[in-house]
Amino acid sequence: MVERTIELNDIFASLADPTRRDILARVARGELSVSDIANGYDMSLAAISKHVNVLERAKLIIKRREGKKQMVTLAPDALMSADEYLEQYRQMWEQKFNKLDELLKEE
Amino acid sequence: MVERTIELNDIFASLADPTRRDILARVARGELSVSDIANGYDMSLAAISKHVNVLERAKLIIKRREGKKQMVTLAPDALMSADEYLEQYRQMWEQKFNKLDELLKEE
DNA sequence: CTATCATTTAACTATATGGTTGAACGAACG
DNA sequence: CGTTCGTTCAACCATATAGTTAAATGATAG
Repeated sequence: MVERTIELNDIFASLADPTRRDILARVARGELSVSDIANGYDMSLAAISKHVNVLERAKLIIKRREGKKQMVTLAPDALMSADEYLEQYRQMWEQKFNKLDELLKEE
Repeated sequence: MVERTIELNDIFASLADPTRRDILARVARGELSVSDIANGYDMSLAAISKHVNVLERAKLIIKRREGKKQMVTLAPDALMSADEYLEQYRQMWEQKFNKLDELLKEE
């Protein structure tokens, strides 16, 4: 399994911030402009613009210009990379659950 | 779906560092002491100790004392939280794959 | 009870992050 | 072409992070 270090660094660093996770969740429901996103946070537009840039650098979103607006779309591939990273550990917690199951059956 | 903000912050922030991801991978193969871990990094023991503390705060590992040594074990539950977070997006990239599949079939 | 091994803490440095405000830029409208 | 709308950039501030070295602490072995 090849670890794509830089990508994972940026992806996980992006996800470590609750504002960015929230932006991601909102964008997942449908394309939004940067100011659409900024509505609903008690934070300057510039701050939101920065967050969006962080998400873009991590390739978690894509921006495209539509007239004056910058439209932001979810780009799920990067999340898939994060998921692939976790994949290698998945069996470990599943194993733990199986042990728990067996204990419960024994009662 | 309830987002456990603080936990995810700590978990993802932990995973954003390649040294910590590596420590996690090594610990996953079996319990190691802090100095066992430190062997193999060109970094002071104190630095490794800090990384281990970050992982501990995120509940990604558990430390227990065994004599002089602090033994470090993987605690998969926190990784499971990260996985649950990604769960909500999983269908999005699966959808994307399905579309790709259909395109390939058409040829 | 002191020497030694394993680890942590303290103090410090450098850089990164997350926020602010104000100015600048790019695109469209009249 | 000047104004306005949407966004970014620049400069700045406060705090956090990742590392260092040196000193302190914990736990065992003699």
